[in-house]
Amino acid sequence: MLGGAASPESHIYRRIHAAIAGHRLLPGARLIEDQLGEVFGVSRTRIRSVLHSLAREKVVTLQRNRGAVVAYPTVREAKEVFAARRLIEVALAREVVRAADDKDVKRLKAHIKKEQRGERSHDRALELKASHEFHTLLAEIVGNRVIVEFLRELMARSSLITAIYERPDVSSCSHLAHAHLIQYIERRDATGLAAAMLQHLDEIENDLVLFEREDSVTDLKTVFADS
Amino acid sequence: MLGGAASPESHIYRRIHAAIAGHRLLPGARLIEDQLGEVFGVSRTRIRSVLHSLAREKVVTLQRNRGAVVAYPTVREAKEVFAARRLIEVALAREVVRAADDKDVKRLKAHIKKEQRGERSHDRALELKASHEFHTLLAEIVGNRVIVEFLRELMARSSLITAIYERPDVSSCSHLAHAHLIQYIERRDATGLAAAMLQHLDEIENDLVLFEREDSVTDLKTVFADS
DNA sequence: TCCAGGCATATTGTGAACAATCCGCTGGGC
DNA sequence: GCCCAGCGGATTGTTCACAATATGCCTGGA
Repeated sequence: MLGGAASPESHIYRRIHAAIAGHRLLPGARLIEDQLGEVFGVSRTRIRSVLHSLAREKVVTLQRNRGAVVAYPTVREAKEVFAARRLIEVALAREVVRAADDKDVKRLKAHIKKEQRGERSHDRALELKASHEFHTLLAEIVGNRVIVEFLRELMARSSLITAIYERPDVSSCSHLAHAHLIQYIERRDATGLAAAMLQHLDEIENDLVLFEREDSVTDLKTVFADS
Repeated sequence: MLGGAASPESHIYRRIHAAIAGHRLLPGARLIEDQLGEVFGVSRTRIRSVLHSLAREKVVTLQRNRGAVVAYPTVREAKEVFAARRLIEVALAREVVRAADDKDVKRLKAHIKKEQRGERSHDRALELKASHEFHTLLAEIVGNRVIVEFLRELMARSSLITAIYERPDVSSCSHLAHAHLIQYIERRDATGLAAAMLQHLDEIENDLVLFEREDSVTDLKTVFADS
């Protein structure tokens, strides 16, 4: 986000962002300025600024005169986010193979260990965080900060999506899939990694229940557009 | 961006964004809250909000207690933006061929005409706008709003980059390149379009002078990091 | 003439007060 | 018993005043 790490704004931003990404604040949860201001010991002005930042990343939704809520992505939006991830991450995969050196592979393997610890501890928030970090880590290996930012945003939105649409029974151990991906990097098999990444993303999406239920208030307009 | 089209914020946002994208406000130009507030007849609060939005998209830069300036992308950032464009737009090209119907092709051809008019009128701002719109139009054909947003952001940043680094002598007629791209869509040649898109983006980048000059204030820290 | 230090001005940062708005609730009418 | 209008609390929207900060100017001394 903006500014230096020292500003209180970015601290509050990170706290709220982490709470949402870690499913401690679920989609639809109201974010009341006064309450948050009290929690962080600042006035509403700061909180407003943070909420606007989060809104620009589609992590929260602002409704005029109705305040902020944790964003509740629609089914369509969820599909678009995953389509975007496929587009970007599959293309990125080829560049990862080109860019990764031994040190990067080591770092990725260390990260897998972190994911395993997260899973063993049954701390869902930690598990999610580690799993998502793996994907942004790949972007960081390529060294393109623009892509890193895009992916960070996509992962946050993915977190909201899984919070809503995750099938209750499945619990895919992402670290296994991730370990599998690393093998392609070690073998310098760009095409293989791209294919494996595509499959990995498809599996994640298939573990969701993306049926067209209702889609919040916005759709009222389109529903009654003809009448 | 956020909110409905009716809010005065989004109107101001669009005006400032257009001024920057159209090179009427050049990189480095100061954006003083009071002055903008007077121009648009609103108080500083609204302007602040808009400037923060623009900052998040890296179109303006906020410096603490120093205000906002139109962003001045570094050479490195410029290269990263173009690398991101290559990654996304080349991958997008394949999907465009899948998604485009006759109506889309017609719309693209109509747009080319608009680009030609822009060029003939020697209105640089209009020319730029039309040229950039072509690229976002491709994203719109695929129908993924996430990608459309990413591309819109990348095009705005590209506009800043050309404002700074454009080679003075060249004036590549982008509508010719764009007309060339359309042919691949008509032939349903996804691989051909992807290759042509890659070449097109390389040409654009090659018309820039991306040498490592100085890189603004931020680098002072790294420059004197050893002393 | 040159430089350091302090002062003035311009601009942003912050908070608090007031206005506008929304939503649930209540009470009267039927 | 049901429904609707209108009231009241809660929350956000907006403005304004003041504090904090940065920069350029200006003065005084060597």
